[in-house]
Amino acid sequence: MHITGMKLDKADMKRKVILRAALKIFGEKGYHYATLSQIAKEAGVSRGLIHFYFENKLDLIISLMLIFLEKLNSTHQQVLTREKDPVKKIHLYFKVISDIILNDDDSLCWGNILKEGLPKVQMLKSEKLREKYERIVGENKKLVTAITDIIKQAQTKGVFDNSIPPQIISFMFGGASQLLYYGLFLQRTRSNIVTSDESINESYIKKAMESLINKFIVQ
Amino acid sequence: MHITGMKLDKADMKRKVILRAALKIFGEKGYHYATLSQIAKEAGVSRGLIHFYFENKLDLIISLMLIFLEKLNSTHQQVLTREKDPVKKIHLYFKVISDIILNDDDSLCWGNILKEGLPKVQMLKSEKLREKYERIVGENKKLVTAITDIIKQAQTKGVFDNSIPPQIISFMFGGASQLLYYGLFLQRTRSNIVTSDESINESYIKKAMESLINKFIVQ
Amino acid sequence: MHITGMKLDKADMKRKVILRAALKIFGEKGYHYATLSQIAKEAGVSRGLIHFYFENKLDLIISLMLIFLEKLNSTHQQVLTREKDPVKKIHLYFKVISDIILNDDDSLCWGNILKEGLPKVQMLKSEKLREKYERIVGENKKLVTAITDIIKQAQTKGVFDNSIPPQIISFMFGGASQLLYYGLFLQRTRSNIVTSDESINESYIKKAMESLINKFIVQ
Amino acid sequence: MHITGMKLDKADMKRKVILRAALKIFGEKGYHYATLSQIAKEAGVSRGLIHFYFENKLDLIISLMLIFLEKLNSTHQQVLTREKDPVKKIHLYFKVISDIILNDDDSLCWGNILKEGLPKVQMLKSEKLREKYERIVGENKKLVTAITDIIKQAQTKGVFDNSIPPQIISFMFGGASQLLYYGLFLQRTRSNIVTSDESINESYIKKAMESLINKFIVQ
DNA sequence: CATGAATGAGAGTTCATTCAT
DNA sequence: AATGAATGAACTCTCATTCAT
Repeated sequence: MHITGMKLDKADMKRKVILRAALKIFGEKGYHYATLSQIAKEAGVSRGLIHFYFENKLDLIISLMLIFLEKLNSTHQQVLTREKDPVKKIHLYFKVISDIILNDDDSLCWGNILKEGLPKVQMLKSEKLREKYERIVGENKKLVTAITDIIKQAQTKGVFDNSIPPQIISFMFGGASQLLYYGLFLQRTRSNIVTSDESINESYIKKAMESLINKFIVQ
Repeated sequence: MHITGMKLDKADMKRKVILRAALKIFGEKGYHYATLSQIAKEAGVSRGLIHFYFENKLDLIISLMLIFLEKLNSTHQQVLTREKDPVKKIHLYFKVISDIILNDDDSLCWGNILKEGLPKVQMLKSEKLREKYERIVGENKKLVTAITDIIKQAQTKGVFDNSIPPQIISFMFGGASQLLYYGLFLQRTRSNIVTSDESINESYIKKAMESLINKFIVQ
Repeated sequence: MHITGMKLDKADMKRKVILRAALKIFGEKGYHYATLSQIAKEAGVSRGLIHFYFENKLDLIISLMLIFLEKLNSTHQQVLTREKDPVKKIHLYFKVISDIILNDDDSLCWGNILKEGLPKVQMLKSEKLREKYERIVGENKKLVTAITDIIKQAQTKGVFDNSIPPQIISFMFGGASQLLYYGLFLQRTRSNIVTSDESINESYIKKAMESLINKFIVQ
Repeated sequence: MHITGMKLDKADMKRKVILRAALKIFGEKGYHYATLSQIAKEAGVSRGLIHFYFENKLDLIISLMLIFLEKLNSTHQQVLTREKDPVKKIHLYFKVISDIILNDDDSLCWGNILKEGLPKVQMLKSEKLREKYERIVGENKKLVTAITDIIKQAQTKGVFDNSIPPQIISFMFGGASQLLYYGLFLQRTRSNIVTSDESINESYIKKAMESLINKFIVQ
């Protein structure tokens, strides 16, 4: 996934370079162990320039989250409107996420960005970042609502287990996929304490998520 | 869950007081935003005393993890050996976790401790913390292996879906429960961006996990 | 002696200002009683800037030592190659040291820097300071070897007492001059316990060192 | 040299044990890098007990200095009064020092104690240590005066070089012996940057000091 | 646009010292 | 006489952030 797919003037290019560097460093070291110096070095720019394009360190991860969430939601919107069957929609919803997250190695970082970034959203005090805050909250709500609504539809149609509230189901699906991607990330990046004999891999994850969803289908 | 259930002399009491304060502050603010000053204040002791009982800040979260993991594994061992049916064992495994995590309000912090602490385990360099490192890795492996093995048993017996590798299933179950508890935690502590109309609650979570597991049963 | 006699751009100027402040504070209070705050205040800069130019506190005294030793050795090299008579060389060797140490009031601090700094050299662990470590060891060896070699020459030529190993002689000469300069330093800076009626002064010191050396001449 | 040769009750024994531990640790690590914990451990007592017998950390090194200086002066007094020839007296003066300092391995630490301790004497503020302060200053003055006076005598008698003030000569002799003992200390304790091919040893040092003194004799 | 020197608040940590037992 | 838990002042060092150039 590209950080931006829009037309880029030179300034936007620099912004993009910094964001990609931030994605990598945040992903590798985690938000707090990542320093702006490292990001600047990775991006090949000076520390000062980061603050020209971004309010502060928080703004960097917030901006990354926003890019990811907007990309996700817009893709969802495009894809999901073309499909009418609610169960197929559920499959599509997670397939879109898979496709984006498993795209390339760096992309696995996106999961971490979200995991680390979300709890930080409420720290946004600066007036200037208020707008981004609103957008993130909105996008996140959109993402959660989307899947919850589809599940609700499927339940209403009688084709999906309706003994569990749709939001709970969406949390289960979300949690399952999150940990699978995180396991894959750890396996790829760090010699890890979670390792095991049978390693997790992409095709297993996709297949597993499909199986999981299918189990909620009611014949 | 109590931080220690052993007989306590006065020195152990203070250790416990500090650990409980650390659990709360780490849980509320996250490891990096928590300061030793805050923990000392919460515990009602001086900053220096923390370093009398603990090597450093990392030692605090590491010690908390160890307590949690050891409690979890020892309870699992007690409970699981009494049950022979593998499917019931799987249910028991997650019930034990539920019971411990949902015990009291502070207990919800445990999930966060683990989430934040595990990636830090590999940072342990100090010779003095090496031993704790080994124990954590061991306990974690034990925890993961336990559920994976039970699932494998159930699959071998032909009573559990064997189209998915047992480790992948354990990751799905683990991820699902993790996110549910985290959602509950956020709901209780912070005015949150993940909130929604239908709130998550304890009984829903337990019921949901049971349903989830049952869906993998093969008749 | 100036801390650097090279052409200075603005950045080097600040480095020099900090080093001069460090020289003064270290000299006055000793390494351990000197704080970075005091040095920063003396230099008129912030505490942080010291760490911009120097790795850490140790790097400050190490850098000072290096400047002093390099200055000493380079001056020795210039001066000593022009003189062929070994006895005159010995005189010159100590005259160079005198000239540098007695140059101005602050210069007396150099003796202290060396006295305190040398035992700290072996503490250098940081990879970044490794290079400085090598250079210091090299310069120090050069300094000691230089005088030992000249004495050896003089002994071989039969003009200098050869009943004592050259290194022992160089230690005696070195020790004698060290204590004389240290006495002068104490006299000038601190109300002292070593003071006496007859005070030490510069001309006495130079004359004394010359006499001392001459006593080892064999006619 | 024993820290005290007096009759010892049990309390004095503990004091002695602590002082000997302090001597070793101060000698090995230097005053600032030595911690009271290490000294307590070496002495086999608790940290608290050190403060029962000694005012504070400074008191420890001060007490060691006092023991050393008193021992030195009393031995000097005994030995020097028996000798009438001033030149022989000068030899005796340094022989006494040699005998005490080279006595055993730990004894080499005494030199360091003095080197580190003397600049600290003037820090003595506490009323309780005032008396020790006066005694140290007195003993130190006695030590310096003793040799200066003997040299003066020798000069007056016309048997010793009188072109240099006696105090300067005493500084030269003192400095020379100090550096020789320090070189020996470094050689024995630390892998050092001052090392050289020909190692310093005790008999060389004694012989060298004798030669040095003899060179000032006027026939 | 871009730099990097400069700032300073705040963190973790050490350790001499005190004091109840 | 002896302990060691408890304190807190003071230190070094990090690093996001600012700003003159």
